[in-house]
Amino acid sequence: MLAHAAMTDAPSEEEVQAWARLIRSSQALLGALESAFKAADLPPLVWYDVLLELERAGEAGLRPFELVEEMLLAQYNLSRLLARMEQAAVLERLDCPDDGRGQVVRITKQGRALQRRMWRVYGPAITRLLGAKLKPTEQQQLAKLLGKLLPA
Amino acid sequence: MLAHAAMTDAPSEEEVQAWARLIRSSQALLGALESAFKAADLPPLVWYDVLLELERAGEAGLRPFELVEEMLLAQYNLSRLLARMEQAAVLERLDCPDDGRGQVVRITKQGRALQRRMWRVYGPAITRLLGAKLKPTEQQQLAKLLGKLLPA
DNA sequence: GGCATATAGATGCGTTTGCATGTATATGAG
DNA sequence: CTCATATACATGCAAACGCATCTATATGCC
Repeated sequence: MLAHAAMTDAPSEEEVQAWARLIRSSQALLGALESAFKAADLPPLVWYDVLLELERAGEAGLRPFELVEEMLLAQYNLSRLLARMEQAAVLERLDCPDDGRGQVVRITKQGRALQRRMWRVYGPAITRLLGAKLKPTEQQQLAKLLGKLLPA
Repeated sequence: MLAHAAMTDAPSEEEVQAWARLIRSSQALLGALESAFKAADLPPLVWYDVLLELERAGEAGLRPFELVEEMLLAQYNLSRLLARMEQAAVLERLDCPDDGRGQVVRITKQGRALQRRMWRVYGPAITRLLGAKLKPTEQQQLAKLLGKLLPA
C-alpha cells in the first residue's frame, strides 16, 4: 500500500506500516459498518454521531457550530446534514433566542428511537469487528496508542 | 463519540473506546493528509494508491479488477477514477490482448513523476502525523494490533 | 450611534460517490 | 455449435461533497 525506497527523509518502515494499517483497517471496518447500516435500512454512521451528541446535550440542544467543533465535519456539510435530518424529523431546529444568527438543534422522540435502532446494529458491529479480534488488554493498548495520535 | 448505557449485549467500554479512537484518529490523520495534498496542488490520496500499485506492477500493468481487489474501492468508482487519471495522462488504458472485455492499465512517465511529487508530501506527512507521535516500539505495537483487525 | 470586522449559518455550482443497470465478451453445459 | 450464465467494465441518475460565496446578525472601535 505504501513504501517508496530511495528517498531522503523518508519515513521509516515502522511508520509506514503503522500508517498503512491504520488507514486500511479503519476503511475496512467503517465500510463493514456502513454496509451493516444499509442492510438494516438505516442511515449512515454520521447520523448516529449527530444523534448521540444531541441526545447527550439533552433539552438544551446544541448550536450547529458546537457540533462542527465536536465532530469532524465541515460547516457546510453539517448544515445540509441537519436539513436532511430535520426533514426526517429526527431533530428540530429552533431559532436561537440569544443569537439572531444562530439556531438550536434538539433531538426529537423519533430521533431517540432512531438512535436506539442504529445502536442495535452499531454495538454488535463493534463487537464483531473489533471486540472479537482483540483481547481486552489489547483493546486498551490500541486505544492508548491511538490516543497519542489524536489531538495534534 | 460513542457509548450508550443500558443495552444488552452492548460492547464493553474498552471496545468502544478503541473503536472510537480508531475512527477519530484515522479521520483526523486522513483529513490532514488530504489537506496537505491540496495545499500542494496535488490530487487526493487515492491517486497515489493507484499510482503505487501500477508502479509496482511495472510494464505488465494491471487489470482494473485486480486494482479493485487490492484497493478498497468499488468497481464503478475505480472505473471513473481511471478515466480521470487517464485524462490527466498519468496512466494509459490499453485493450487487453487476452480478454476482449478487459483492459490493461499502465503507469506513464508523467504518472511516475506525479507519484514522486506526491510522495514528497506524503512521506513527511506520515512522519509528522504518526512518526513524531509514537516511538518506534509503539509504531510496531500499533501495526501489530491493527493487523489483527484486518482480514476479517 | 456609525462603521469595520468577525461569526453563524445557508447555498449555487461543479465534482465525486452510490446504486442500479447496461453492454460486451468469456465460459461451461448440453 | 448454442444457449445460459458469469465476468469485466461503463454509465445514467440521484444524492452527497467541496469550494467559494452570500446573507444576516454580532461585536468592537471610534
